[in-house]
Order: sequence, then C-alpha cells, then structure tokens
Amino acid sequence: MLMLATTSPNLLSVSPLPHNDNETKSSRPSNGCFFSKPSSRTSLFSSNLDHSCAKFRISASVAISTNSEVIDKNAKISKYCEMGNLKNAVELVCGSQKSELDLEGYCSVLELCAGLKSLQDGKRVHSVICNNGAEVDGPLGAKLVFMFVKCGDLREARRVFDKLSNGKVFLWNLMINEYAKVRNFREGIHLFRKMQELGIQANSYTFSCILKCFSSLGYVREGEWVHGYLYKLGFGSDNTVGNSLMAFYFKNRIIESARKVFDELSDRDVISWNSMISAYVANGLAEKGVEIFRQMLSLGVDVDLATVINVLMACSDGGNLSLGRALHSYAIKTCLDMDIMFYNNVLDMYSKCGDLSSATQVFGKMGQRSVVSWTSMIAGYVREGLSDEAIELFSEMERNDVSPDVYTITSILHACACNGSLKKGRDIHKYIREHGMDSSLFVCNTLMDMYAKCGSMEDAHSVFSSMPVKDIVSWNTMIGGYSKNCLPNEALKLFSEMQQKSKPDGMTIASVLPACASLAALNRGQEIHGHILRNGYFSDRYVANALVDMYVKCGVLVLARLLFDIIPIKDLISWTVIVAGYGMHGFGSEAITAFNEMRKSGIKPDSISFISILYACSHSGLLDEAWRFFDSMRNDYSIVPKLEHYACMVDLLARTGNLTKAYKFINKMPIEPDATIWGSLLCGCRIHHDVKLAEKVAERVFELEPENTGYYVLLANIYAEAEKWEEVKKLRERIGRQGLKKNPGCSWIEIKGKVQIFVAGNSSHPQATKIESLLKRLRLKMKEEGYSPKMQYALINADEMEKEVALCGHSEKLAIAFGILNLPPGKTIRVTKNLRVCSDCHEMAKFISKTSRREIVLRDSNRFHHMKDGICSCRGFW
DNA sequence: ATAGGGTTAG
Repeated sequence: MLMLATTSPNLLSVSPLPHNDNETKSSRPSNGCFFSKPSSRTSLFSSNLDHSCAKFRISASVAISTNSEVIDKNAKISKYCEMGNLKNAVELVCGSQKSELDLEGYCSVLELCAGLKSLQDGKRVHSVICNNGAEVDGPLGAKLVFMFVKCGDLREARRVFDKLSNGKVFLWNLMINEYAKVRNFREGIHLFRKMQELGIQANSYTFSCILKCFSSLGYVREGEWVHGYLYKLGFGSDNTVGNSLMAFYFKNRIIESARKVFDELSDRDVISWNSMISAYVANGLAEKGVEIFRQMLSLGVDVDLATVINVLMACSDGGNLSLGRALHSYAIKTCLDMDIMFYNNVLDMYSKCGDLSSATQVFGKMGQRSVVSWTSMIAGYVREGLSDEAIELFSEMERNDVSPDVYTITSILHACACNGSLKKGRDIHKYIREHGMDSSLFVCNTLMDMYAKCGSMEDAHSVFSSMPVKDIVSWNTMIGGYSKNCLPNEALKLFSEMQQKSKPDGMTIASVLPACASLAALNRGQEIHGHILRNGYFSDRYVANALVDMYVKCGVLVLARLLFDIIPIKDLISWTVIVAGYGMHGFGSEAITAFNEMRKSGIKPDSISFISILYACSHSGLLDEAWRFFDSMRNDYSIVPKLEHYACMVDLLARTGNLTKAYKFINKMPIEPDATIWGSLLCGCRIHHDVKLAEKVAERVFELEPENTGYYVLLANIYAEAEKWEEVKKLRERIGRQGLKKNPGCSWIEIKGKVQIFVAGNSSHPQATKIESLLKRLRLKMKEEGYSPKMQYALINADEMEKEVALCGHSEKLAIAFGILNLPPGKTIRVTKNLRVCSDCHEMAKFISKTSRREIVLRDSNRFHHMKDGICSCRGFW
C-alpha cells in the first residue's frame, strides 16, 4: 500500500473505496476496453464512480505494486498507460517475451504514445511489434497509423497504412486530413480517389477533408462534383458537410453557391452562421455579413466569440463604428471578452474606423498584449498618417521585449515609406536580414515598396534581384517604382522582362503606361493597348485612365478622347486627365467644356483638377476664365489654393503681359512663393522683353534655386534678345564660376518601335551628314522665303555663322530632320524634348510643316505644339 | 478516435 501511495497519489486520493483482495483476480474484464477508453480515466475524478470499476482499478494498482507474477503483462502495461506512465509501459513492452504480449497491450501503449506525441517511444514499440512478428493489420495496424499520424510522422504512417488489407473509413479520413494539414492536398486527393476505386464508402468526415483539399487548390469543378456526389449519398443535409461546402465555395469566391448551401441547410449551427459572416467579410461584403448577424440575432441563435470577432472585422472593413462599439459592450456583458483575440479585434476595429483614441484606450487597458495588439496599434497610426508615432510605438514594443513578426515589419516599413524615412527603413531591412524574414515574399514586396517610395530604386532593385521567388506584386512594385521615380526606360525594360516570365495584370498595365506617357513612346503604348484589348483590362478604371493619359501625352488627343468617351464610369481622375489633355494641347475652351461637364455629372473637382483647368486656361491665354475658376475653387469648393494654383495664375498673368499685376500678385500671396513661381514671371519678362523686372525677379530665383542652370540660361536669353552682350558674357562667367553646367537639351523620336535620342550639338549620329545637309537646305529655303533665323537663342557670342551652326545643332531640329528622312511621306512626325522648345526651332518646325506637308507634333517640357501648314496650335502661348 | 467558423499587412 505504501508503494501505491507513491506511484499513484491520484488514484488514492480520489478513490475512497476500500479494496478487496478477493476481487482482484476475478474482476479483470476479458477485453481491454476499460483501459483504453480515456473517458474511464477522467471518470475517476467524478464523485459517482461505478462501483465495480473503481474497485477494480484499486486492485490492479495493488497488483502492480506487489509485482505479482500472476497478473498478466498486458494488464500491467494497460495500467501504466492509464496512469500516464509511458516510460514504465514501454519498458515493460520491451522487456517482455513475445508470448506474453497481446493486442491489448500493444494498443494501449500505442494510444499513449499518440496522446503524448512521443514518436521515439512509438517507434520502439513499433520495432518490438515487428520483431515479435505480430501481424500488423486490423486494429493493431490502425493503432500504429494513428500513433504515427499523431506523432507527426506522416511518412511512416503512410508506410504502415499502405500495407493494411482493409482500412476502415476512419483511417482514410485520418490520412486525408493529415495531408490537408501539411498542405499536401494532392496526396489527400490521391487517397480519396484510391478510396473510391476500392469502393470504400465516404462519410461526412471524408467530405469535409476532401473539400478542403479541392478548395485550397482552387479545383472548383472537382469540388462541385463532390457537392453533387455527397448530395446523392444523402449527406446534403449534414451541417458539418454543409459548413465545409460553404467554406469551399467562399474560398473560391463563388458566393451565390455558398449562400444557396446556407439557405438550404436545415440544421444550421453557430458555425454555419459564423462561416457565412466570415465569408462575406473575407470577400469584401462587410454589409452583407452584418445583415447575416442581425438575422442571427433575430432568430435567437447563440452568439459565440467567433461571431463577435467576425462581426468586429465587418465593422472594421465597413467603418461601422457604432455597431463596433455596441459589440464591444455586448461582449463584456456576455463575458465573451476573456480572450486576448477579442481585444485585439476591438482595438483593430477602433483603429480601422479612425477612432484612434478609443483604440489607444483599449490598448492601454489590455492586461495582456500580443504582437497582434502592438501591430494593430502601429498600423492604426500609419493609416492616420502618424508615421513618427508609429515608429515610436515600434521602439516601445521592442523595449517591451515583444518580437515583431512579418505583419509588424510590413506595417513599420509602410510607415517608413509614408514618411520617406530611408534611414529607419534601412535599419528595418537590417533587422529583417538578421532574423531571416527576407524569405517572406510579403516582407520583400513591402521592402521594395518602401525603397521605391523613399526614392532609392537601387536598393529596391537589389532586394528584387535577390528574391528567389517573385510574384506579380513584386514585378508591379518595381515597375511602378521606376515609373514614379522618373525612370521610365527602366520601367519599360522590366516590363519586357516580366512578359517573358509571368503574365501582367491590370496593375502592371496601369504602372507601365505612365512610363510610355513620360517618354511619349507611342509604339510601346499601342502594343500595351493591344494587350489591354486582348485581356479585357479596359474595364479596370486605373487602366482606362492611364491609357487615356498615355495617348494624351503621346500627342494623340483624338484617340484619347474616343477612349475617354467609352469609359463606362468616368471618375475624377478620368476627367482630370482629359481636362489636362485639352489644356496641354492648347484646347482651352474644350478643357473648360469638359470641366463643366464633369461638374454636371456630379463629380466634385479636387485641388488637382483645378490645377489642370487653370493650366489649360494658361496655355490658351484665357485670363478671365482662369480668374473665375480660381475664385470658384475658393468660394464654391473651399479648396485652399496651393503653390501650384498660384503658379498657374502667375504664369497666365505673365504670359498675357500683365507683368506688374503678376509681381503684385506674388507679393500678396499668403504662402511663400517658390522658384517656380518667380520663374514663371521671369519667363513672362522674356516674352514681353522687360529686362528691368527680369533682373529683379532673377535675383529672387537665383536665391531660391542657385543650382538650377535653366534660370541663368533664361536670363541670358533675355539679355541676348535685348542685345546686351556684355551682360550675357557676365552671366556666362557666373555660371562658369559656380561650376554649373547647362542641362543638355535632348530630343527623341520613335521610329519602328526604336527610340532615337538626339543631344544638342552632337554630330556622331550615323545619319549626321544627311541630317545636316537637310537642315542646311531647309534653312536656305527659309531665308529665301523671308524668314530670318533667331540668332539670339544660340547663347554663343561668336560670329553670325557659328551661331547659325549652333542653332542648327539643336536637338529638336535634329530629331525632326531624322523623322523626315526616315518616316514614310505624310506620316506625322512626333518629337519629344526634355526642355522647352527654343523659339528658333519653333519657327523652323512651323516652316517644315508647311514645305514638307507634314504634321509635326512636338512635345516639350511644358506642352504640345501641333504644327500644320506653317501654323502652331500654341498660338504663341508657351 | 478523424472534420466545419475567429485577429494584424502591400
């Protein structure tokens, strides 16, 4: 009895019954079911014990303690197992003779191995069984498979499983489910098929598992087949199967079918309701999820924690703060608030609904915080644009010894991206490398996005090139990054590379089109247009808007308008693009018409669309109209004008010769004018030959942007036009002293899909001689017809001949000449220049359009010039 | 004995 007390205190303390030695031997049941049922073990802890059973237990323990040889080994093994003493049980199995062991002993020890997940012991028992030559089939085989599955050795489980002669459906389910758990869905499906070949009848468990396999692989047709099959077998009304079917349809976004299953489910339980809510929410239909919840309440279905969490997520998505609050207090009242996950969701709901102070409050009161709590809080700050606070909270989290996970890392990278904090972003990158998180695709994609937003495409590219696996987001992030960072050639190059490796989507197209637009790469743009048509991407509004913008910026306004007209739902961006398009092509009144149409269609203009319309007015010299828009913006739409709006007005005043008004306007501005604003006025001074004001304005510009050579050149040209050569010389010396170099003008033209770039003064082109002689002939013809070249723009104080040569070497002239030589007659010549077109080139281009009967579309850094029959669409406003 | 619903991100 002493030993009993030491080996099994539990047994002693909960068994008040006196033992009876006489009953010891006789009461042993002939089968081992008492021993293997876990319920019999738990029942020991209840007060109303079955009399004989309890008595038996006590006596068995006594038998062990006395080491009696009379008691059979199997009973001892079972007894140890029941006590949870795996070590002794296994020792006993290993130390027994083959003849002493039977099925019951093996089974009970395997059962315990499974329960304690001890693969090591399980393997030992397995080898004893094999060595003893016991037949591994039937119940013993099943137990072995069960043990290996529970211990996580699926391979060994399968080996045993495959040798079994007639596996019960339970084992097949076990195996299929285990394959699904380790995400080897194909093997699960394979087993399911084999099961059918063997004619083993599937049951509700089988269907749940196999549906999971099909849904995870996106095998919709197969899943639908299972639906029909199980229906035929009479499992259609089983609620677990119904729930699994709903999960299958929802994962594959076939919401109607899921809803149908739900509607036809006769015996819905809380899981069915929760599935329905969660599925709606996961598919972006938060409102419908809430609707299901209300229905659930009105039918009096019991709500559990998962329900509350699902509905909280719906509130987060739909911004339903009031329902979220109600749920918060409801859960507290019904004591569903014991779980940390609940508070994480409440916190996230407040933060996503923009109530950051409530979120902070919840966060502060939480007794326990997990990574999720911190991450939700950080993400909340980032969403509100409080990147500094987010970064600070991240540091606090580190001080609290909470390790960030990939979610935290992506949130904080997003904060760095919004903030432009390249330095902090690099620190995080270091952390990512040190913690091996760079194997996460999600992390790498966010990392690239951060670098792209912080303007470092080199860093983004190094992440990109080190990624062994890239998804479409990776490609899109890089292509979009190049586009947005003014590296359109890189964007196009990567796009070509991508097309060989994976299929672009709408996002890719919307990211690469701006690159075509900025290069005016019409041919490439048209190829992409073809891609859009073949894949039906035009219905993506981002794609449609980007496409219209591309045609606008490639100079094909007519096509842009046709496409704009077929956009089914035009949004603010569509309208802004077309207004700006009309503007830069010099169609001011059309821009105004479009702008008014937009307002009529119920779309409220924003700050940016006002910039478009004001610039449109400016490019067409529509001063009165511009004033009306400027006032309307402030009065009717309460939009506070920004620098860009003032810049438009100054530009327009200056162009139209209202130089003094412009000067006064700048001085009265409520915000500090920048170099661009003064620069516009300087431009105006040049057009209207006001050298005195130009000098005053130029000094302001030079103060603000001393490194920008463009302004020095502008002033030099003003002096040159006034023939103040002394001043030109001084300015040129000043440029030289400051080590400034003139930003080289370059122009390009696309021919047969190839872009040819011309730099001013460069005569290394293979066709240079031909181009030069063509330009000479044209110049001669111009002189004959009474044009005199505008020498002033040469910026070279040399003799007249040299000046003329320099003018001939301007990049836009070279590109136009190249176009005439290489494009079929009658074809429009489209040239793009990185700076503003020079006046002499402008004159010459007009002349060429007349003599060679060619339309010339010249895009400079400011606007389009459509030249036809010697007339330019800009009518002098540029 | 085996199954079905629940948090954070681009």
